[in-house]
Formats: sequence, structure tokens, C-alpha cells
Amino acid sequence: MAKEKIRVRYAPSPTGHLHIGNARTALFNYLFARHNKGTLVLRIEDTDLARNVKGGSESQMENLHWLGIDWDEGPDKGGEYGPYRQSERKAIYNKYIKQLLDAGKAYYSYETEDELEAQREEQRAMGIAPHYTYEYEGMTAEEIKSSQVAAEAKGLKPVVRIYIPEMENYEWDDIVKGQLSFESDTIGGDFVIQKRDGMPTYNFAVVVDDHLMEITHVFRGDDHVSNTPKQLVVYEALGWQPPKFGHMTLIINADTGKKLSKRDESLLQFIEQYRDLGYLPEAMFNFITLLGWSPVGEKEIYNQREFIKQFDPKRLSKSPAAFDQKKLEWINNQYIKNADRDVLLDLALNNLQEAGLVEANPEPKQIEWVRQLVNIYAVQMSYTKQITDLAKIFFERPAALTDAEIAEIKKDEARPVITTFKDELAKRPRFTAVQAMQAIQATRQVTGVKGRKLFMPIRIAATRSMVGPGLGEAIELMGKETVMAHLDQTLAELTKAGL
RNA sequence: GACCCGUUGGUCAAGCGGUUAAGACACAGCCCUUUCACGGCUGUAACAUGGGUUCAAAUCCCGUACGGGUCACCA
Repeated sequence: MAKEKIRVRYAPSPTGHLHIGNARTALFNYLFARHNKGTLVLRIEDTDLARNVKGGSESQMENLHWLGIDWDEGPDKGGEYGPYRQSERKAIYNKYIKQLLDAGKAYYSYETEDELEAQREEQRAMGIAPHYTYEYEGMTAEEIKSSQVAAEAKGLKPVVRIYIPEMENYEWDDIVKGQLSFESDTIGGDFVIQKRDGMPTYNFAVVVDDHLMEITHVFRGDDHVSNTPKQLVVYEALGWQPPKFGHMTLIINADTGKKLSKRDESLLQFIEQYRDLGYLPEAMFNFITLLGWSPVGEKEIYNQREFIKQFDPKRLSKSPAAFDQKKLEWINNQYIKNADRDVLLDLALNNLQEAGLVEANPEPKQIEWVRQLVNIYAVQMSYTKQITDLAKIFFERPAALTDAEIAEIKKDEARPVITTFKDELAKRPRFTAVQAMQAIQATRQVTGVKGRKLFMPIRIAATRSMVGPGLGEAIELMGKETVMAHLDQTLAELTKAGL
């Protein structure tokens, strides 16, 4: 018998940009689907009309693609299980809601939100779990009917609730967490499956869709563990077979130890923000995959194909993973060092333009100049935006010398070194890194100074900084005019200081 | 508060009854080097806790502590 085709889904609600946590859920579903040569479905869960953000689903899809995640069925791709937006599936849900109503497995509920809130408040005060208590307790069918008629007469609109069987145990073998079980009385009471506005609730729509779309495995966040028994109630009421569930741990903030909250601003949480800083998609993919999942070997850097080949949900961690910014930076740096230089140039140019350091429409010559800058700094950038800071000396007017710099050029040999170097440099036919290095060698010959005592004064005088890339390259990139001006300025400062 | 879940160095983690308890990030030192970085080497540092079970426990069981998740007409 042929093994059943694996079908998984990623089901975001379009309430904003792609969040790290959601990206991770999408990623693991993607890896699982590809590893098993299965199908990945993208379904948009937009049943809360009020919270839907315009362009939200497009933004999410765009960022998913950027990360290198693609899917086989979805609102943009179609497929035989569509439509793939829940807001377009209302008729489908209604059919099953009616079925449950007719079978006496669900009922109309007229209690208002205020009444329910008061009820929960009371329960909390009593120290018991807030839950819905059956509003028709002890009533006969006749009494229920007349209560509902009375409510309608008052102009109340009902919601539909599903009956939760008493004394039942809901359990499943979670792919990540193992055996899990909930007693039916801890689920929280008969829950709403259709809201007053006629839309289904999440816990109902998910079940209908997962079943109809023939989803075989559901990988989602840990925060859905307690939704699972509710969904199991729906599966049972409808007489359907549930898929396999796997609940992945949440990503937490290392400082607070709490689940990443979208409101937490101490940390960048949206894929787009990393994208803007010049993180590479392959690096993000690599980093996120290693968050809460571990491969077999000892490597840290894997490409997508290796991840797909290796992916095994059994190796998903049971305890939450903290988001380690430093590690992300390290991983991204690994990728940057090997990245295509045109890609880096493009990103860095963008960052430099946004920082106002390079004009909007640079001449080819300037682009070439930036290319060299990127080449020089690539090894040390964690993300391309850092170039705006790393390469400061190439863009800013020199500041006054720092104490440390003064200490370096205070030495007796400094002045002759700088003067000699200036003359040597001026003599050179061309202004290149090679020529600059030759000028330095000539300076060494003339003055007899070498090592740090030779290089430091020149570096400080020429680039007005103690740190930077190789001296030759730095001088070439800085340009003759600037370097000469720096040398003159430094010499003047030395004179002024009486050195 | 109730219900679920978790706990190996600062962080991510390997481990599946016998290990000198991997590896990576971070941190420190050394080497390379004109500087910073890169790279190389070395080091600091962990099984939450108390009881069992067992010849043997980070690994299995129970309790405790701590942490997290959820308790909506949000997903």
C-alpha cells in the first residue's frame, strides 16, 4: 500500500508583517514537506475581520519568498483544495455548523460578552479556572426554546457553541512533546464555533480546513497546545480523523525569558527589519532553523538543501530557545564573507544611500569605489548596514585627535615619518594602494623607522584613525586630496602642540 | 488561581543507563599582524533540587523549587 502523501500547512493570520516566530513555524513546515516530498499549503486565517491588516498577507508571502520558502498551494497559487483564504470559505463552515446544530451537538447561545466577562471575573475571584458554564443548565427542551425566543425578542443575536462531552479524556501523541492529555472538564466549557458576525472561530475553521485540505501533520507553536483538545472535540463531533500534531516551543527573549511579544521593542522581531539591515536570507534561514532544532553533526552552517535532507521533527527541542542576537550576527558574517560581491554591493549601497552617505544616483565611478569599500570590509561586517559605521573615516570630516592617537604621534620619530611620507607620496606617479605602500617603504629607508612606529603615525596622519582596513587600500580609497589634507592638518596640529 | 509543558555552562545545544558530559555563539588569553577585523590555538564555565529504582543515573520514577504556555464571540 502506498504511503499516504504528506500534506502540511502554514496558516498565518494577516495581522502584520512576518514575525520571527511565524517564520520559524513556516520554515519547519517547509522543511518537513520538502524532506518528505510532500505538499506545503499556505492558508490565510483571516476570520477576524477587524484585525486584518491591509496588505498583511502579501507582505507575509513576500517575506517568506525572500527567506527562500515556497509552497505548493495557496491563495496566490491556487490548488484543488481552495479557496485558501478563510474569509472566502464561509459557506463551507456554515454547512458544518448547520450539521452540528441539526445533530444536537451545537447550540445557540445568547449570553452577552459582558455577562461572560462578569462570570469569568467571579470565577477568578473564587480561584477556579475561568470557563463558560452552560446557560441552559437543568432546562427542558421546551424551556430552552422559550428562553431563546425571549432573547431574540430582546434583539439579541446568538453565537453557536459546541457541546463538550463530559468525563472524556482527550489525548494525542505529540510529535514534539510526546503523550499529552486533557480531561474534558479542563477545556473551558462549550466554546464558540460561530461568532455573532457569522464568521467561524479559529478553533472551528482550523479543523474544517485541515480536514478538507487533507492535512496530515500540523506543526505549530506551543501556544496551541491548549487549543488542541478543543479541536479534537470538533473532529470527534464531525466524525473525522485528526492529523498528527507537533507543538514546537516558542522563541523567548533571552533578557526577559518570556515569549517574544510583538510589542517588545528591545529586540527586532520582524524578518523585514533584518532584511533592511542587510542580513542575508540564507543566513536567516540557517539561524532560525537552529533555533529549537538541532542537526546531527557538529556543523553550524548548512545550506537549505542540507537542511531539507536532514530534517527530522524528532529533533525539535522541547524547551524554549532564546533568541541570540550575537549568534545571528556571527552566522550572517559567515555568509557575508562568502556572498556574491554584487549582492553585497547592492545591499551596502542601499544602506549607504539611506544613511545619506552616498547620493541617490551615483556615477559608475562612485559605485566602483563603494564596491572596493565593500570588498575591504566584507570580512568584518555582521550585516551590511554596519558599513555606514565601519567606514566612517571615509565619509566624515576628521575629528580632533584622541588622546590615544596623540600618544602615538607624540614620539620623536613621528614628525619626520609623517613629513617624509608626505613627500614620498606626493612624488608617486599614481595614487594607488601599491604606490602608497611603496611610499611607506621609502619612508622607512629614509628615516630608518619601522614597525608600529612607522605605520601608526602614517595611519593616523593619513586616515585620521587608529583603526581601519589595510593602510594601502585605505589611502587609495580615501583619495589623494583627502589624504594630503589630513597629512597637512596633522602636521599643523603637531606644530601647534609644539612637537 | 486552574490545566498543560519544560529545566545540561551567560546563550543555542549534543547526549537516550556505564562518556575525561560534545560542538557553536559570547567572554578571556596567546599567536598572526602596522592597527582594527579575519584566521589559528588555549582557557573559564553546566546536568535546578530532594528522594527513590539500579552494581551503575544528566539519562528511568516520585516530590519540591523555579521558569514558561493557555484559560476570548484573537488567531
